[in-house]
Amino acid sequence: MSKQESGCCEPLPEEPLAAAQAVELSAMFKALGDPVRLRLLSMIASRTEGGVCVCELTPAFELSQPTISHHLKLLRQAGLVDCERRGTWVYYWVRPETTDRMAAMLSSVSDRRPVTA
Amino acid sequence: MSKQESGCCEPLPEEPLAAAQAVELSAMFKALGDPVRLRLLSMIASRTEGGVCVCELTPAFELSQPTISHHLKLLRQAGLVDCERRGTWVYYWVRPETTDRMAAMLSSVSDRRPVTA
DNA sequence: CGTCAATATTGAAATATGTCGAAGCAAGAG
DNA sequence: CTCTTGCTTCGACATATTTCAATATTGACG
Repeated sequence: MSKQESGCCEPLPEEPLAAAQAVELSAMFKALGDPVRLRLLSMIASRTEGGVCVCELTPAFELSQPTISHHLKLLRQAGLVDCERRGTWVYYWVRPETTDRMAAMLSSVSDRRPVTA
Repeated sequence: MSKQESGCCEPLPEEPLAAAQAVELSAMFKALGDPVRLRLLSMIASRTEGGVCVCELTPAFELSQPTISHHLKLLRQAGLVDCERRGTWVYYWVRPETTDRMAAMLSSVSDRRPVTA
């Protein structure tokens, strides 16, 4: 009958994630919340130099080309990729700062395992 | 003018992420694609033992109780948390297997290495 | 049993998302 | 300048998501 038996509603040990930060971070997670975009990111990440051309990405899906373009735009708006035009083609590459930030958030959740502190 | 200058549409170095895996993983990312759910996960993760009571989570938001309950259900369906009833209250805790898997996927993108998740 | 307190589920409304076809734009070739 | 090619933007539509009020469920306590 020490501290915890009185019931619930004790204060949480630390302030976890500010609302403003949650909005920012959740936008990144939302961008990967679609199988097409997750595969696009993976494909873009698989080339280490020079970026990946849109014309390599589109035929991997049974979707119209405007749809792929739309998904690429969402990935770009979320800060996950960037792109550049080279002649006729447009090349995309990953921005690791963003994926790193997401991974850091997930690690901070995973690290608090039971009976570890 | 060596190998890469000929244009685009060369095959990607390796098959990055299978479509079926992308569906599975993207469901987890989608679950965190909402600021309320991201904060819920963070709050649940902040207690290392015994889980966090719903009655501690609900008043942190300016949302109705059914809405919080709905978000918790989505987190559970995505495999990110699990819960248990203890008397009148329901306690939630994080399932690190899931967050670990998401972090692994992100690391493979940051590192620009093949995906093994 | 009946009542109360804590969560969950249901049903409905407003809004957001995924998708396509059509049209627009930029750059290279004729 | 005109035509073609690669990609993006626009407009529209079907579906999914977020949210709440109302209702149901579960367990504790007389």
